[in-house]
Amino acid sequence: MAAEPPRDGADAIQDAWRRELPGVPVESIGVITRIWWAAKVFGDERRRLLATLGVDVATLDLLSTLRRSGPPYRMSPGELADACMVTRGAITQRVERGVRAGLVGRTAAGSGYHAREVFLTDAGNALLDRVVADLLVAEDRLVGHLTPERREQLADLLRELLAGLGGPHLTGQVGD
Amino acid sequence: MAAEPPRDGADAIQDAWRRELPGVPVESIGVITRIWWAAKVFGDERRRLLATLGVDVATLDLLSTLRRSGPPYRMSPGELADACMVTRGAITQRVERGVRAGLVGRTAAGSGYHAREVFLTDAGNALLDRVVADLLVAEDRLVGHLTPERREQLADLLRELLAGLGGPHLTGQVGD
DNA sequence: TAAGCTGACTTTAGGTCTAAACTCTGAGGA
DNA sequence: TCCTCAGAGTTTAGACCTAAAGTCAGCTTA
Repeated sequence: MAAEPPRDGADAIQDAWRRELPGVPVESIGVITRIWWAAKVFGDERRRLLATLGVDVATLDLLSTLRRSGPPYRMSPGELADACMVTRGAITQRVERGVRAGLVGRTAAGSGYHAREVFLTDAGNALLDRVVADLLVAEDRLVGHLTPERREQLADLLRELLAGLGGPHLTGQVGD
Repeated sequence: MAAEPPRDGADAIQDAWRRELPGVPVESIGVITRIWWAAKVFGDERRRLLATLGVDVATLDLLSTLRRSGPPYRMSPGELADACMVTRGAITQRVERGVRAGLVGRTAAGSGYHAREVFLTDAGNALLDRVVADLLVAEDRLVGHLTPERREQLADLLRELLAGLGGPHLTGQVGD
């Protein structure tokens, strides 16, 4: 048997709740708290990097989703809300900011709220070309300390976890 | 060899970027995007459950951190910021909300900004006793579809990931 | 012993999100 | 034809955060 891995903050939190509230099941902390922390680290890093490149995370998510959707690179607000996993109201606000920044356009087609579509402008596409490669390279470095086997094990376990959690990830069609 | 796991949304995103930006390294998506999504699902669930119990996530994080710290159950704003991994400004606001709700108190000791301490009131402790057990039971169910072995594998890989990312998790002393 | 630095905390401005209320169009029934 | 409703999008109120600027007491140093 290999040596036990060194204890970390999540182990300490488990112990603390065992002490303060004996009898409650604390095992989920080992997974959920660590996922929470990892997401925070990745999110903070991404926010900092993007700030130096002049974009914010929410806007890049919007532009990326449009770009990943492939031709004709147009989506309705509702489709965007599903793909980005935020509320429609959040999409309205993201699009509004994107329009102000000249990164996306909005067809006011159909005299109402129906059949509206959002699309990338040339500036939006240029920003993606400029930023996404840098971002993916930086994030590749962030997980670079894991061996490829470990990374794949982790990815597989996370896929299994998400499959069991339900939600839009199941479709295999997010952003597509 | 076992069959390949069914493809999910993260696989689709990898494919899409391979198509749109050939040559960029997309492997990190398999880990980072899935962690991001899992954190969002856990966070949304927690927010919904806590809303039905009359608390918000940030306030519960504050109270929990104080409770987990053990006797004498008092921490300075700076210690809270480190343990909760948010800025000091955020702690000021959390404590202010907590004081308004009667859940924590603040010693104005030392005529200045120094040597201030935050502590749980009886109402704060009662709220923790009422809420935390329910929350942990619910989150235990959320990850219940993974076998105990899978959960442990996942927890170990996440601990390794976090250890390599650096940050406060390394100390093993978060909230303690 | 008084000026100035330092570290800790608070305040403020701005950005982002959710949930719920609101607006608007088109379709279907009477 | 008119009413009503369902669906899609927008608006608004409120929560929460960060980053940067502001405040304050105690130490340092001459």
